[in-house]
Amino acid sequence: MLDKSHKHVTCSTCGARKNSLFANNCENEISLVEEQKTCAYYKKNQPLFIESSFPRGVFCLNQGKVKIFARGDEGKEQIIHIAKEGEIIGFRAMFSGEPYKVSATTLEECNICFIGKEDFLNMIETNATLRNGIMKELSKELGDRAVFITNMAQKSVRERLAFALLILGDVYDKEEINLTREDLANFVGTATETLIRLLKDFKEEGIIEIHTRKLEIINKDKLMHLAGK
Amino acid sequence: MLDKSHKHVTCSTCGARKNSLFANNCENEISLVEEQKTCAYYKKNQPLFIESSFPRGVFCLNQGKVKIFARGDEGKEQIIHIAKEGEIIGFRAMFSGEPYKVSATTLEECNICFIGKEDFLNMIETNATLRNGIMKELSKELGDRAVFITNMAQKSVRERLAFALLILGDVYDKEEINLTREDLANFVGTATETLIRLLKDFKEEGIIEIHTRKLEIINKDKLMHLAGK
DNA sequence: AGTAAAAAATGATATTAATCAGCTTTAAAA
DNA sequence: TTTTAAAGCTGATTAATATCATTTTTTACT
Repeated sequence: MLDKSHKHVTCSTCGARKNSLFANNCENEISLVEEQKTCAYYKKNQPLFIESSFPRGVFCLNQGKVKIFARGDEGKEQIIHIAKEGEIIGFRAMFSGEPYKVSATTLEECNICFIGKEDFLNMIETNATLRNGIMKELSKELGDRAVFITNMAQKSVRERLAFALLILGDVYDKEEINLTREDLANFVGTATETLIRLLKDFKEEGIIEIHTRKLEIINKDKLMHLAGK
Repeated sequence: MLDKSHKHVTCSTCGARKNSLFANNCENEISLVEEQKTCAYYKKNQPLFIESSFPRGVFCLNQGKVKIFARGDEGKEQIIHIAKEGEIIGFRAMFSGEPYKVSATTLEECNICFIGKEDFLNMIETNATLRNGIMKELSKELGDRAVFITNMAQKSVRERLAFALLILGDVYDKEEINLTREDLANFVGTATETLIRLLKDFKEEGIIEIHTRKLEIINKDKLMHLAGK
């Protein structure tokens, strides 16, 4: 269990920073962030921000996983992305001038730092390395989403599940994939019942192992083949 | 019919510029663009760039429409966006360091200017207004795509068609929507036959009029209601 | 204008995946 | 540790949409 004392996470020793957009910033930039940010412990299922509200800053995920999702007209969640340690969350709406188009909620206990809008935008304006990193990230995500849309439009649920499991395999890295069936269905874009049936198929085909709610990928090659890559 | 003489389009008098990211640039910036760009006439169905190749610069659409699309595993197109006069095309891959994830092809005769990578990146580096415009645009599109994904995952084909027609209504503005049934199907993410049947339904319900291949929106309110907004 | 090719349209059928209802297991709380 | 709620699972049925085969219409070309 994580430390719940809201204690300050130190950027200069932050393990998550190596995967972060802040990775290549020089020491005096980091000490600036250090001064400006606040840190907080989040419980499981706690929102960072919700769709259609206006952003007040960005979140830097030090520990844990966060789901980024939009809601359809009937309120059903569509998970767009699952963020892991080191990721900066919510910077899109910082530039667009629009309210959030997605919501962010913790999937487990998290330690998350917060940098106010003003401070963040100043950093972007003055630090070209950070800015280029952000622009690169925006661009990469935009490309990923073109692929996501195409998958949604053209692949079967079975293929999309394979694709989703590959992505989640990376996100959860050495850990087992740990999502509710509903969240997984909302990532794949299908009904929970359909998802459950397909997981069973994958298990019988020796592709995954199911440890109650946690999933382990056994045969990645077969998944890649199924996903069509 | 457009002028096919490849003649230079003058930025300072370019009508498309008012909708453009270059709209708010001061005159000496514009004269810089003027020097650095080249202009060309494109026939219908001519590619600007294709998926998985590396970008050499950005395209500025002076006249005409261009479809931006990805290909699924079986080669089927998924149209992500339809660009109109004034839009800058292909700047995403300029920052991501990746090859194009989408292709761009003219839908009709076009006049298109081209700015080399080097020149464009220099402008971004030195001109904060332009840069902020680009960042805003990247961010907006990223938000739009979250909605697109959610629509794909949760809406019926009928609802998605309504949504698509609303978007196309804006793109084609006062003109009638002018796409092949196949392109429209590839935008909505459905089979061509299904699309044709739905268009017929919409026509019978008095929502659109069909003038052979061109479509006219008669009842926008009904479309908005159908699209669920 | 006449012909060929491409696009649009229609009908029949097959398939996928959603929905609905009920049941079981797991996790959380009293 | 018992109870309750949430999550996971199963089966039956329905609905939506894709696919396939064919015909008609439109467009482009000689």
